[in-house]
Amino acid sequence: MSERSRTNPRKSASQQRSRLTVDALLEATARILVKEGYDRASTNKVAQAAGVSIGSLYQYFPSKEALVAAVIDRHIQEMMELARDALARVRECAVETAVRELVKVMIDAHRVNPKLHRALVEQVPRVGRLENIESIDREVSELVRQYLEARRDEIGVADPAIAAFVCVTTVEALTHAAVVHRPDLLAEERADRFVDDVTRLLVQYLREPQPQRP
Amino acid sequence: MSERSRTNPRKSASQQRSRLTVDALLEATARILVKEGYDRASTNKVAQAAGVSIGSLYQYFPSKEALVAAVIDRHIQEMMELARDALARVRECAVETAVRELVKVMIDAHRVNPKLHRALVEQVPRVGRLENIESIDREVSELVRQYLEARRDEIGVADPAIAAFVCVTTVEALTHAAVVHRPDLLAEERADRFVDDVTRLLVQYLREPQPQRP
DNA sequence: ACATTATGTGAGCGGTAGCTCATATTGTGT
DNA sequence: ACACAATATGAGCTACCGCTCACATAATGT
Repeated sequence: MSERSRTNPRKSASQQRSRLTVDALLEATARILVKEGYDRASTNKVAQAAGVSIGSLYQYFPSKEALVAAVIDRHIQEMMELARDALARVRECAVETAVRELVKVMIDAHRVNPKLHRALVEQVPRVGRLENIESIDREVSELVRQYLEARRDEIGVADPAIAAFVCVTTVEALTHAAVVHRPDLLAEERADRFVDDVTRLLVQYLREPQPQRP
Repeated sequence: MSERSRTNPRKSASQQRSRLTVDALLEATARILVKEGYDRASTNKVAQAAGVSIGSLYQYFPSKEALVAAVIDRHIQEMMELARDALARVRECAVETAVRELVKVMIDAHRVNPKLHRALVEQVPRVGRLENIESIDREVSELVRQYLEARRDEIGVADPAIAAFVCVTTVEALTHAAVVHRPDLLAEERADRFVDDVTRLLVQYLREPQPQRP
């Protein structure tokens, strides 16, 4: 076993209990960010809330920033998974179907952990390693651009890059604002209308540009 | 003069030099927020940069939060002035003219002090008195809703409140993102196309809903 | 069973943050 | 000229922050 163990990476970089420690720390960080905000989320408090010593915290995270960055990464992963899946699913669909599906998915993505999402967006300063919250947009923009380019005949916008930017920024802003600030718009009965509106907004934009009237 | 001075508010709540002190503090705070971020903007540093003693700072602002809130208020006032003026100006205009004008104005508003705007949005935690950055949207939404309601015959959306929310959120997000993250889209020659795109996006949305094709 | 490594502990260090207060300086009305 | 209010000063207090380190305990390989 000696030779194989040297060539192969170790089965797990850590024993099980260390994974538990890390998990507890991430959960506690998220909880405290939501409940108390970034400023008041001291490392000592996080460690205590996680039921872990402050020393252990610094064994896995070299700084407070790294700790919060890990929480952000994890949260982004969860949201991106939904988005990536959806984008793959609609690659062959017509524009309207695709847009509607993506709008729905983005709403769901913002509902994965809306309180944490809000805390991350509103509390955590976008500096250094912490500016990744916006990296979603960049990756999604690229995927959407590819989709639009493949369907160039079906859409009427001159520059797919601008169109992708417009679509992604708009959907992100509307779904975020709706989930965070206007949950009433997403209540059972009204939700469909909201999705319809956003879908129409984008589909009409993507179709032929309406000729200027004299 | 004794009687009049008791009934009327004092001509100025402060002597001139105190106004200068307050101004210096606000300017310094803005400068440091931009250059160093919220975390590193300590009250001592702000006072020093303003050329004012720390004691004076606390004579006018009871806390760091209040100081930053004052900077936010002042910045919002500057942006809102543009927006309010524009809304008043286009109240009687047709939808397309109005939307185009408002898009332009929102770009200008974000250009009033883009670095400060970015710092306020990205660095300052939205807690307590500090959550006012978003109050712009609320006031503007209401004004837009009124406009849309007055032109109900010209537009095809069922719920003016939803439409106002969609329009305001979209314009704010697109202009903000463009100014802050994609200044290339606003370069001399391309800017018009961007304005056209955003205008078209909204105007088509506001017009008659396109009947579903079978 | 034992040596070795992985993991966990928490008292406490250096530093800085926000903020106070006793005192000094400047402006104002008479 | 003088009294009194308005304004300005900055040394220094408390509190907590992020973080380290010398040591203890648990798991692993042989």
